[in-house]
Formats: sequence, C-alpha cells, structure tokens
Amino acid sequence: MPRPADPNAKIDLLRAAEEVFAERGLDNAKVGEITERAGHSKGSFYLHFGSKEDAFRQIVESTLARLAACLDENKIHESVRLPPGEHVAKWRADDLEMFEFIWANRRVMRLMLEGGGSSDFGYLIDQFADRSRKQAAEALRLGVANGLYRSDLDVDVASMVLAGGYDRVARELVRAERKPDLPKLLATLQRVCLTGIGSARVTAVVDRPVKKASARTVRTAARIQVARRNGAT
Amino acid sequence: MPRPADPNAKIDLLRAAEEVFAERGLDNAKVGEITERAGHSKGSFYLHFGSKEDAFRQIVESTLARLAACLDENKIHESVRLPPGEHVAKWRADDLEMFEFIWANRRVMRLMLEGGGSSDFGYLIDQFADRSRKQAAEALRLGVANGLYRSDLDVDVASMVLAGGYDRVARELVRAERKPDLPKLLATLQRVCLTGIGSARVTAVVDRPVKKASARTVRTAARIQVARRNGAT
Amino acid sequence: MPRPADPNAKIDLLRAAEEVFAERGLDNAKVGEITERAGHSKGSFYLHFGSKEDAFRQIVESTLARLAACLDENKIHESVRLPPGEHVAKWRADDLEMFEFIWANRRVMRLMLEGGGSSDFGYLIDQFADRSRKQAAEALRLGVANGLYRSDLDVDVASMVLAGGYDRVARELVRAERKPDLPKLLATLQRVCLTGIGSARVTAVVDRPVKKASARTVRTAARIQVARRNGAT
Amino acid sequence: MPRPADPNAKIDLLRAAEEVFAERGLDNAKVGEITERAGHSKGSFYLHFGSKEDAFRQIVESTLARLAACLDENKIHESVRLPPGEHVAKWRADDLEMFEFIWANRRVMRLMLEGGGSSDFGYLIDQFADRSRKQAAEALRLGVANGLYRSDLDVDVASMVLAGGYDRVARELVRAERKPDLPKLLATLQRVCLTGIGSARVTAVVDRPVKKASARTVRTAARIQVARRNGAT
DNA sequence: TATGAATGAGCGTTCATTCAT
DNA sequence: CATGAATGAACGCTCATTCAT
Repeated sequence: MPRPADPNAKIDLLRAAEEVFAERGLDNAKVGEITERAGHSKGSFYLHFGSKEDAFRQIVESTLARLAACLDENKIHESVRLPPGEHVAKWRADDLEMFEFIWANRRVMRLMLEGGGSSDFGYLIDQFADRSRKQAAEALRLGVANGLYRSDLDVDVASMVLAGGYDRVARELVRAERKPDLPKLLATLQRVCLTGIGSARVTAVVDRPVKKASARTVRTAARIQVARRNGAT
Repeated sequence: MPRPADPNAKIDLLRAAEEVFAERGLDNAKVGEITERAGHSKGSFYLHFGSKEDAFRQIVESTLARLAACLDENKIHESVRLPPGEHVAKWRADDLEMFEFIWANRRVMRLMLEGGGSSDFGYLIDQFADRSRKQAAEALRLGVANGLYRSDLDVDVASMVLAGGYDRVARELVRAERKPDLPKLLATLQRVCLTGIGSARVTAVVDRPVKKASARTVRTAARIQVARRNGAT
Repeated sequence: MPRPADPNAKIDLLRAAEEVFAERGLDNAKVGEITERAGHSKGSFYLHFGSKEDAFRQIVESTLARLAACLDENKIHESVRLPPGEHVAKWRADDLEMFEFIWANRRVMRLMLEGGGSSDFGYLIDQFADRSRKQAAEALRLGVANGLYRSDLDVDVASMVLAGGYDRVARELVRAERKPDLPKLLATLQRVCLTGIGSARVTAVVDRPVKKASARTVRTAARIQVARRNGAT
Repeated sequence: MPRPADPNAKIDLLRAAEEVFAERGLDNAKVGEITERAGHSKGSFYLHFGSKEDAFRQIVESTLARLAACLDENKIHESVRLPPGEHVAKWRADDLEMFEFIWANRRVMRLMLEGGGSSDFGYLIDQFADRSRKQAAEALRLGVANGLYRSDLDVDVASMVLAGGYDRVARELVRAERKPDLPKLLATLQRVCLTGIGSARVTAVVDRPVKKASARTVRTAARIQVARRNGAT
C-alpha cells in the first residue's frame, strides 16, 4: 500500500534506525527491520541514506556534534576566570546541561559508548574520548594556572581520571531505568573530583609530587613480570 | 596410532582469531581469514570451536577470568587493614599487577573494552564494568571504616569515579604503542585519586557534604530542559 | 508502484523444483540448480519458500491434497448403494479420474511413491498409504454389508491386496513412457480384483474361510525358522 | 584407544551402518555416526568400504540377493506341476519362507521398500519390483497353462495386482511392531488372490473377458479430462 | 592393520542494494 | 518521490575422505 509523499519519512527512518541500532548494533541491524518499524519502504531508506552505515554515521555524528557543544572550549576559558565559588557553580551547571543531553539521548549515547556494535565505528568513540580528555586537560591546565587546581597536579593523568570518571557516570546513566537526581549526582561527582578520596591520614602519605617509584614497588613489579613470563597462557 | 594432534593447532587458531577479532570485531571477522592466518584449514577451526562465537567467547572469557583474579576481594580485605603507608604501597603493587596483565593482553583487552564489535557480547563488558565498580565500592566502604578514606565520602559516586578513572587509563594503555612507565603512572593515578584535583582555595568551597542542589543550579537545569523541549530532535 | 511481482516466478520455481527433486531427490537437489533452471535468482527462491524443504513440502502436500479428493469417503458411500452393474461402472469411473490425475502429475507422484529421496518425508508417503488402505477397508466393509463382496472376505487382508494392487499399478504408470489405455487397464484391474486369479479347480481348494494353518504348513514354517536360526545373518 | 586386530570389524560396521541407514536414509546418515556406533574408527570404515555409498550397496545388494532366492524360478516350475491341493500348499510354504526372511531382515527391507532415502538407489528397488512382477507373470502364465488359474486371466494386469498385493503386505510387515501370525496371514492372502473379492452378484457382472471399455465409461472419462483441463492447478 | 586429526570442496541461506513501475 | 520484488555476492558450517603415524 503506497502512502502519500511523507515529509516525515527521514525522521521516521532515523528514529527507527536509532531504535534498531541500539537494540542490535550496526552489524546485526537489518535495513528491513528499520524500514518496517518506520512504516516506510526499503527503497525510501536508500532515498535518504546512501547505505546502512551512512544512516548510522548520520545518527552518531549528529548526536556527537550536539554533544560536543557541551564541551566547548569557550566555556572553559570563561569558567576558569571566575572566582572559586562561581567557577564551581558554573562547572556544575555545564555538567548538568551535558548530562541532561545524555539522558535525553541515552539510547544513542549508549550505542556509542558501547562501541556501536561494529569495529568500523570505533574511531567515532575514540575520537570523542580523546576530545573529552583533551578538554579536561586544557581545563585543568588553565585551572592550575589560575590557582583553582592543585599546583602539583599531573595534568595528563588527572585528565584521564576526570574524563574516565565522567565517562563512567555517563555509562551508568545511559543504562539507568529511571532518571536519577542529576544536580545532586553531579555535585557529588564534582566534590569527589575536587577533593579526592583519601582521609588526611592517607593523603599525608602521598601528598607530594611523585618523583619516582619506590624501590619496594619496583621490586614487586619485577616479581610480577617474572611470574607472568613463566606462567601466562 | 593416528596422526598425532597438532599441539599448536588450537593455539595458532586462538592467536589468529584474537588478531582478526581485534581488527574487525566479531561480526566482521571471517572464519576463513582466521584459518588462513593460522595456517590451518577451515575444518580444523570447527574441530576446536563449536562456532565463531564460541571461539570469541573462549578468548574473551579466559582473559576475563584471569583478569578477575587481579580484582580479588581478599586482597582488598587484606589491604585496608594495613597502616596507611603500607596500604598505599600494596594498592600500587596490586594495580601494577593488573596493568601489567592488561598490557600483556592489550589486544584482547582492547577488543573487550571496545565492545567486541558485537552487541551480543556487550553483557561481558557490562559484567566486568559492574564488577570493577562493586569492588571499588567495597574497597571504599572498608577504607572509610578503617579511616583510610574521607569519612564524608559518597561511596557510590566515588566508586564510579574510581572505576571510571582506572577504566580510562586502561583504555589508553591498550591503545598505546609503547609501554609507558607503569609504576610511575600508577603512583600518579593513585595520588590523584586520593587527593583530588582541587587546590585549597577551591576545595574549601565544596568540602562539605552536599545536602541538596542550590537554587541557582535548579534554575539552570530548568532552563536547559525547557530549551530541549523546544529544540531537540 | 514497485516493480510488479513476476506472476510466473513461483510457478517457474515450483516447476523447476519438481524437476530437480524428481531427478535427484530432496537431499541431493541443489537450490542453485533449481533457480538456474527456473531462470530466477537464488534470492528469489527464498522469497517464495522458507527453505528447500518447504518447497518440497509445498509440492508434495498440494499434490497429495488434490489426490486425496479422489479417495473421497462420500464417493464410497454413494457407490456401494448402487446396484451391482452401476456400482462397477462407478468404481471404474472413479478409478479413471484418479489415474488420470496420477498420469497428469506422474513426476511428483513418482517422487512421492519412491520416498522423495529423503527419509524425513517418509511420513508423507506412509500417511498416504495408510489412508488408501483404510479407504479400501471401509469400501470393502460396506460392500460386504451390501452384498456386493464375498461375505467370507477378510477385510483387513483384502484391503491390503487391493491397496497394494492399485499402488503397484500406479507405480508402473508413473514410470511409463507412453500413456497406456487407462479405461481398459482399469477395467481389467477391477475384474482381477473382483474375481481373483484362481480357476474353479483351484478355488475349490481354498474357497472357505481359513480357520487355522494346516499341520503341514506349520511344519514347513518350523523348518524354515530352524534353518534361519542356523544360517541367516 | 586402539584395539587389537578385530576380525569382526566389518560385521560391526555393517550392522551399525544398517542401523543408521535405516534411521536416517543414505544421504542423512553420517559415516561418523556409523563408526561410533560400531565402536570402530573412521579409518576402519574406509578399509572395508570404498565409500558410504559402497557400504549401502553392499547391505542392500546382499539382502536383495538372499531375498531373490525366495523368488526362484525353479520353485515356480515345480509348483505349477503339482495337483491343486499341493500347489496351494507349496505356494503357502514358499510364501512363508519369504516372509520369514522379510521379518528377520525387516530393517533393511524397510529401508529398501521406502527408497533408501536416496534417489541414487531407486534402481535397486525398481529392479526388485520388476523382478517380482516378472516372476508373478511367469507363474501365472504357467498356472494358466496348467489349468490352475483362470483361463481368461490378463496375466499382465494380474501380475501387477499380485506383486502389488504381496508388496503391500511386506510393507506393513516391515513396519509392524510385533510379529503377526504369518501362516494365517499368508493363507488368507492366498485365498483373496485366488478368489477375488466379489460376491457372485457382482462377479457375474464382470466375469467375462473385457473387450473394450463401455461407451458409458468412455464418456465419463472424457468428462473428467475436460474438467481437469479447466480446473487443475 | 588401525587410528582419528586434518582437510577443503560444497551448499543453504541471508540481506544490502537496485530499479522497473 | 515511493515502492517492494528481485538480485547475487558472501559466509558459516558440514562431513566424506585422506594419510601420517
């Protein structure tokens, strides 16, 4: 049964594609299932997309682009110039915006965070991960320079922890069944990132720039490597 | 006596399979390519594995099992009972063992961390992520009880940051071309986790349990949601 | 409007499938050969049939269903109520209809009578054989009650002979190169069935219900069994 | 685990092959299953048989050869020279011998009667059917000449009925779960063949040589053919 | 002779993409 | 623009047969 010209065709198809990609991953998604759910014909799919991969790319890239706006360099430059109290509040507001977006688009975000079900698009995910880390690094660098962050901070490693921590929160969020209290969650997240986990007793032990590994650690590591050489499968 | 079983057959096949799965992902890996690279026949593959998926599962599960040994609960219980200095050293030694393993098995680890190229095995990755987070939470809980970690720590959120931070470091590691100085890297990582990123100026602002979101944050969030309702696709 | 469905596609495929199944049997028939002979693509085959077995089933079952109409119970009930002369004529007309059908569909009929070339479909053939025998038994029972057939008839055995005799005629027919004179053949067949093969001299010997095996026969049988015990594999 | 030289190897393999062929048909039987059930190696199978088909042929042909002995021409020549009473008794004894053999070898017999599960061996079955019919024809011819059978018998058709009737009884026998009372069954079978099924009322109608089809029958047949041309699928 | 691991040709089926209407 | 029947390359898996021991 043909239907009249449908200006919503592409939207229907994108929505259905998103659904199917999310459920099955790129490789196991069938064009036929997408068009069936969209209520359009297979031919219509190829009127709007060059290929199945193209549809996937359009979905992922548009989401990625919109998400990237939340990780804007300008915001960072602005933010680090603020006095501590406002900096912290701005940070939280920016995070909230980003996580609201992630929640709203959790299906696609989850698809992306879990690799898209195809190794061919790993680059997209990597790209985003690299970007978020670089932004974190830049923010830390500026923050250190502005006295917001610890002057002895190893920016490379800290940016990994920061990006990774946020990444993990995002991964949990996209899999959540009910929307959590985001402002509260993000405030706590921020606080953990800023203050770390150690009590005074412990931070005293580590709270100085690490020059090099202690002799003891090096010996332990050596033992482990020897063990592995002998026994690993 | 029949021709004796080629003792290398399965190993060759596993190695080749690992290679091909890593390059193409499960779905796009071709059994023919695996056997060709392994230098064995197609039939031989099915002498050792029930199916392509079975080979994938064997590779991933055995790696996962060996990795799980590095995330042992006993270690945690031991570790938190030590005095701060030793606790910190033990932590680093355990981390080193784990990351040495990850480096040694970086090809499979990368495959797993990037979703295996198939949505059917997402559960494996999820499972591991859940596990690592639960272990982190348990460690934090005990550490707080023992006075090692801040008494006002939100264990749920902090465990996400911790697991996420380590996760990210692992992701960078499996993609690294040259082996980094792991002891140094892990010491820095540990230090960041323990002390956080904030300078005294900033931590002062946030260094108290968060009761609820500030009025300002709530207003910001509301604005965002309205914006999304109007414009998001 | 899409390209309209090729109305001949399924018919072409069925014809070709029938041909190939008849030549090679189900198991040795190759889908590729069927589609090649049909002048359609391999994909087209799966547009019309769920599997090779499904195509086989469709061919066999539709023929079987149409054939079953020739073995209708109603016809039997009608027929046995007629006076002898008309009964005999009706019988011949019904047989003619059935054997005309068998001739017209001799390729499929032969396929079926010879087991379809696959043990998985033996049940179809058995089913038909059972049915034809049951119909014969019913017809005989009614005929005996109506005085058309011998009152001392052993219906069970006679129905086997009847069904078997017709079965064999059908088997010869489906392998015949030229169409025989069916009305004549069937008239003769009917006559043999009705009057038997024995001359008066011989029928006198056997023309009474058999009570039990004679002593001589039993002794013979015993000898045979002993012989078998000693020598048969 | 190798076993000592086993002179029973071929017998074990034949028995297992018979079993598997009977269960699955030639095409679906797997050499691996045969050797497993036989308790021998795959290699051993090919030491005794050139191929799977060869094993099948050996099984079928040896059974067929032994069965053929039961359909011996000499017996026929002997039998028809006997006076009626003895002729009938001899017939029954010969039948009994044959059906005892069929019962004893019912698994292979069933395999053969049902087409062996492969069209490639249809010729064996056809061959046997032709042979049994020819023997029947020869017996009838001689019997007519000797006044044992009706002088107006159409030997060609009657031999089909005879061979078909016996064939059907054999088909039922090979599928029977318990051994029937063969002497009684065969006596009844013989009686039906000799005397036919018709009562005097009916045989009177047909008991004369058929010259040609009646005008009425021909018209009926014509009607049917017209109908088929118009309506057949 | 006996073994059973190894082989690889072969086939059923899927599904992204095309194109006549 | 829209349709969906048609296409055919591609791939997982099977299993009869071989042969080093």
